[in-house]
Amino acid sequence: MALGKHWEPREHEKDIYRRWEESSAFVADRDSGKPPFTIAMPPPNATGTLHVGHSIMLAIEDAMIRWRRMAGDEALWVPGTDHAAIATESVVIARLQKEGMADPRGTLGREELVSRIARFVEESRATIRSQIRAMGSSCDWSRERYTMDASLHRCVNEVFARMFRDGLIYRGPRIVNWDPHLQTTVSDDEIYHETRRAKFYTMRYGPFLVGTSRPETKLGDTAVAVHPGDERYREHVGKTYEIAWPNGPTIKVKVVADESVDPEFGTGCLGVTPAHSAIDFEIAERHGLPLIQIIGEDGRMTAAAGPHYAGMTVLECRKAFAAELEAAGLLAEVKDYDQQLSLCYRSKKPIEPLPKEQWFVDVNKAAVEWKGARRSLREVMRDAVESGDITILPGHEQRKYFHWIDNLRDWCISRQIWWGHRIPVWTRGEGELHVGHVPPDGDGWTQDPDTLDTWFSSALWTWSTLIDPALCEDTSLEFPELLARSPDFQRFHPTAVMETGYDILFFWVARMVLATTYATGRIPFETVYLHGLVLDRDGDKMSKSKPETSIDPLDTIEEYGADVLRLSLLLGNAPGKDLRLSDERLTGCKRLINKLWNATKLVLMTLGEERPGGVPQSAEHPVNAWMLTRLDRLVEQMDGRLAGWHLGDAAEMLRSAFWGEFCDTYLEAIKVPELAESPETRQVLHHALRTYLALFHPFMPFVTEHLWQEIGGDGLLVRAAWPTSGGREPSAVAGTDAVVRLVGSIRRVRAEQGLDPHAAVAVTVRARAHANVMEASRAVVERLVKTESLTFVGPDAELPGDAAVAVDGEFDVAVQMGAADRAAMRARLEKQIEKARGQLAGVLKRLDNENFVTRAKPEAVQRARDDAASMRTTIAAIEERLTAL
RNA sequence: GGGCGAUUAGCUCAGUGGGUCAGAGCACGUGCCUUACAAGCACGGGGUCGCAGGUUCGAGCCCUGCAUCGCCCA
Repeated sequence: MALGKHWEPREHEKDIYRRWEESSAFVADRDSGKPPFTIAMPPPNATGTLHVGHSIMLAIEDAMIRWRRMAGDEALWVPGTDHAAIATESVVIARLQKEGMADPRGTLGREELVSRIARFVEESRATIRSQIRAMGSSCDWSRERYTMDASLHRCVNEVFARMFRDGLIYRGPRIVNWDPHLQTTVSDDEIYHETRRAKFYTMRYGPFLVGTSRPETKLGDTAVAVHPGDERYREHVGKTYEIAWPNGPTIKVKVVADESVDPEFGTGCLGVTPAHSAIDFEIAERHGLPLIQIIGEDGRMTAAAGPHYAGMTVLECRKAFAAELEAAGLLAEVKDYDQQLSLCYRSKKPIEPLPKEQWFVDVNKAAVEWKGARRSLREVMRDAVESGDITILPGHEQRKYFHWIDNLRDWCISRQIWWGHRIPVWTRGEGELHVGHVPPDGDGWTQDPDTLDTWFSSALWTWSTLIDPALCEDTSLEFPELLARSPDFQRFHPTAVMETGYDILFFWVARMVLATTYATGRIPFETVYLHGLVLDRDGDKMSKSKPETSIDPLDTIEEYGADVLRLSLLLGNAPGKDLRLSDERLTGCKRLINKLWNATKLVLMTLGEERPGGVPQSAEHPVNAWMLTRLDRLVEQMDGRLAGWHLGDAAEMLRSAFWGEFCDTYLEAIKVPELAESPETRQVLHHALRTYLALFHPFMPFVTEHLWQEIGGDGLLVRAAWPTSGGREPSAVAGTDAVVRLVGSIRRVRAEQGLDPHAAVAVTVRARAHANVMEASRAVVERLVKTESLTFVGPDAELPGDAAVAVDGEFDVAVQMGAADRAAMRARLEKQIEKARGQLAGVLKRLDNENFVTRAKPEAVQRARDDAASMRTTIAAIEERLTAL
């Protein structure tokens, strides 16, 4: 079957993927003796479709998995999807509202809404599956999981119950980030800040002047705080004042001294509103102050704000109250300032801090057995990385991780939404409480209405996916037995690499460390590989508001094929590096695939029907020996780069070697008929191409698999063995390196002399080394450079007089022509000698330095001496030429 | 305010343990439709490595300060 003009991804990708799946190429064998290599795929949110951020994740992980699979590991890549509680629920609610249902929660009720969301999720999951396939991802579909699967639900409940038993989960009032719009709490990580122009009010407040941007909250103040060292207010500390707000309640405020107050800010006194500010809540806790809730969950003022204000929205109340203050002469000053407003990530609406009963994970209680001691979750999280059990790439993310841990607070895990794992706590009457993975026996129990933070279930992902679902159905089994008796968990956990974006290091990666060390006593993964953001060509985040620079992976696959998309995300990329993706970049990758395609075409034309196969152990012809040696070196270098997860470097190295060494040099050289026809060449050629296809496979699986079939590879490339180096010494082919340089020298002279490109020239080579190899490669040189004659002369021979000459450390070459352009030649030689002299001077300066010779490493000194010697040779040769001119 | 980065060719970026480290791709210039590929080939121009000090025999590389830009957290 002849290859067409171009690679047509659309015609082949789906078929190839089907063949892989049908051959079970991605299914990990639990019973093989191979070392395990596991990646838990970060589960995409079941909210719709994949974006380019998922593509980079899939491209990197698939490259890792394919490499390790070929290299002989039992590679397991577990795919799945996340129920993404808040994200999914808000998407579905927004859809329903768009269809005209004003209040979906109220209209449908919990059960119906949840079932509608579940249906939506099923559709999303189907879409996502097909998109993951379209990327060529070699994940094990037989082990696909979903964060709401029964077995994963069991794990969630087990971990909750065990943490509760260990006193690591508690319930308590806290100021939570309440989103009145979504009617739920959101975590600290799910809010962002925006600077907005707002008013800053300074009001008369008993004997004080107090500044605030939210005067309405002063209706619920219970204290005034000042800095302990602030002389101005010393006499007031400890006293209690009654303040009657115009048209509002009379509040009692105690004056407290607290270190957290900045005496320089405003008037130095802070009105403390414990119910509506996290900072004030902490002050109140320290001083035992009461708490008055004046803002409700609906974002309106409560009865506690007094009948005049009750029912107003916060903003209405602010306006009304400010007006009352002004009228009463209590408003001292109003000025503009930049307010830091907290907004919800999802709804983009302002957050209202409110006090609520919430479930928390205590990160400071020493209740975890870890390395023979009782530690807190925080300490274990720190140790897992500090001890080197887990490595985070890039390294600087590790420092961010420690900093985050140092500032870690208890983790609020309850959410007031319906979609998600419901909190496994049941109550009955007064004081009866049941916490467990199954509901309690008997009637009259009520389950906690809240659901768990999505990250709580995601935190278990590396192992909850490996727990045997059948075992989980047996509710009598204890949790440790589930772990001990789940074969996949025993075989494939801890996972090798957690590959995800650096933007979720804290949200997710850190919480996996927390939950997994607690639940299994083991780390979840050995290496964390954090990729960067995919940006548009201008270096901005891709967004729907900039469609002209945004890249949709599905469109890209349609237009260029999955291999091009993958390459563009991998080539030259490194952990933590943001990557600019553009059409230019995609085009560059397309060219590489085209090059591979055409090189294969040429190999097939050369081989005809023949498929020599086998791995050549040695080669007689210098060019073939050179090719084999270059392949060895490439494989060694790539293995080194891949071992450190420098995928981008490895791909770059491969591209450069394939294009430069194989295509531009070897394939051109063996166009010499006697070489092309030799059995040795044909075997080396076939072997080399198969090696490149195998090396390229993890980065561009589709086209390589297709070509592998065309050139008679054994079986499917996806399951082929990773190439190994024959360990040939580079020095053995130094002669061929000189031949390659000889070709370059002649070409440079031709270009510089402005010779007719079609003219054949007479070339004389005076070799100082490798004369035999050069002569043996005569036909190759003649093929690569149009020559009329090619003459080799001894090292002491004279070069023809009227010729343009180029000088190399190991040879001189004279290109004869009618009338040489001596000026051009002199210019080139002078430039060359100037550079060589400069370098020699540098080396000599070092060698003349007593300190260098005595203190530097002996290898460095020896290398400098060798360099000096070879530079001298070159310089002498150039000088000779310049004199002859 | 705290933390983490970045600054190398016109652009996007590599530069591993200080000693041929000043590189690649794209772009640019010149010349080639050489029977795999013009989505190509050959050759070439181009950088005081942000600034200032310091350590060292020797510094894009290590240290300090400064400048500019970015991200995260409060």
